[in-house]
Amino acid sequence: VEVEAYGGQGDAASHARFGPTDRNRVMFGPPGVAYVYMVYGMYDCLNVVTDRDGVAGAVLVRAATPLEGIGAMRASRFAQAARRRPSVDPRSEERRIAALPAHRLASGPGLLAAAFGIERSDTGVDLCDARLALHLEPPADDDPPPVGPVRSGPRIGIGYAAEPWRGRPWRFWLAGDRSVSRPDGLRPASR
DNA sequence: TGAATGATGCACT
DNA sequence: GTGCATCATTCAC
Repeated sequence: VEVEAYGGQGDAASHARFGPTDRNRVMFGPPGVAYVYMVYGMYDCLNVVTDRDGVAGAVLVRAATPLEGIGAMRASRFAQAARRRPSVDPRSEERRIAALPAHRLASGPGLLAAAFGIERSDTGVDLCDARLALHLEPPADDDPPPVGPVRSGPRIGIGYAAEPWRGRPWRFWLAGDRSVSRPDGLRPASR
């Protein structure tokens, strides 16, 4: 329900801006492949490589609305929290995650990766191969329809990039969906 | 309700 | 050594 587009060497906000490196190499490969990176030392973020082979480009998947597997998402969120925050009492973490409403389980890029159990080792996975555990699917017939129109605005957390890249409206979200990380486009969601 | 801050690993210069 | 495509907690009001 929320994504951001990142370009190649010309996009001053993109990991590909310095050219191919060990970290971003798959961004320059064929489309339909996962690119997962660690941000701020704590969270993994899922991207889908989108441009043709040889041209860097990817879409950051920032948020999702859980429709099924909600219990598995809570378990995965807890496992990730216990692993990454060993100083916090696991029992209190378990209570905190159990109390979260379903629409907050994947309401941000780090949270989404945690809810789906996605890690950096998933980089390079072919997301179009339905035989693999991690893959993309078309909507199911009984999925609820989108709740509102798609809106767009500047990408989040890229203040280091110069204009025009900083202000380019390459963030897209589903208006009215409660899982969007920043419904107003600026401040984090409060519910 | 909102601003400030700490946690934390690693890519990059 | 610097700074991050984040999140949860703390503190002020």
